[in-house]
Amino acid sequence: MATKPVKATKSKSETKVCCGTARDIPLSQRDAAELASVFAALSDPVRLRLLSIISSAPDGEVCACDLVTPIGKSQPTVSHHLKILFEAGLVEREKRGVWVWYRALPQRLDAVASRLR
Amino acid sequence: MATKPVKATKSKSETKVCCGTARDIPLSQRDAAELASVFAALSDPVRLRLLSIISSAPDGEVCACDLVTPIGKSQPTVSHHLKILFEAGLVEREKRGVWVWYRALPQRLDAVASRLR
DNA sequence: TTAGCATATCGATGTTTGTCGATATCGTTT
DNA sequence: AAACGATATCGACAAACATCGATATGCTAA
Repeated sequence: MATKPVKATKSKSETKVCCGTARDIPLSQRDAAELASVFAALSDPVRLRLLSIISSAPDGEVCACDLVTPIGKSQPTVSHHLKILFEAGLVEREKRGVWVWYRALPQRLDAVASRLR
Repeated sequence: MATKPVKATKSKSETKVCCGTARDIPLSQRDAAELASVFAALSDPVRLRLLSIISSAPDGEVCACDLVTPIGKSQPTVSHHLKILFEAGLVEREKRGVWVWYRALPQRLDAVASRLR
């Protein structure tokens, strides 16, 4: 254990503190686990590309059938990654006929981003 | 392949577009891989708690020796996670004597958060 | 009802990752 | 110099994960 030398330091109370965030107070184990699971969903290049393709779609939605080719992985693999994005609350899906349409849920990204502040 | 039915939709051009982000244009494979590696560093509960402890330290820095007990993992494990945070650019470290002091690099988190917009 | 296609699930496989004990490295202190 | 303490690295192991072929499910069209 280190005995920290006393040091002239700007008090944190000079800064306006509004709400508790990960930068002000340590995360509980529960919160950390929850946040980590969202980051895990974002920690794969294939999923990030899927998410960005869906997010940037002119109509706000993309058919799963149009995702396999640009991603360049097998259909089961793409399906697997879409499921992970879905379960992380990052996209929603709607089945219409044989096709499944995916839409991004930007609020979820906003919520995650705000937890980093 | 789905033939998308024509649909009345708000044109994206109505919305003010400033800079390219993951929500406007699909990520390149390179960008996706780079982003994913940062999220991978954030995708573990132990690392999130380490980062939040360091970020919320009153003096802005924490001795590695004071991280092992609150995390509740072995010293090699904590050291391993700190290394990953360091290599992801999320913390910096300074050796002073026998001790190593860690500081958070919030700009990095800001940069990551902005890529999600 | 049968054929065909889109999607999801299953099972297998190779790779990555978290964890820890043992040990090496490097300051400090006596 | 020798002993001690803080930290990093190593080696091993189990669990989690990405990937794909095969297959199941479910809708549509002929």
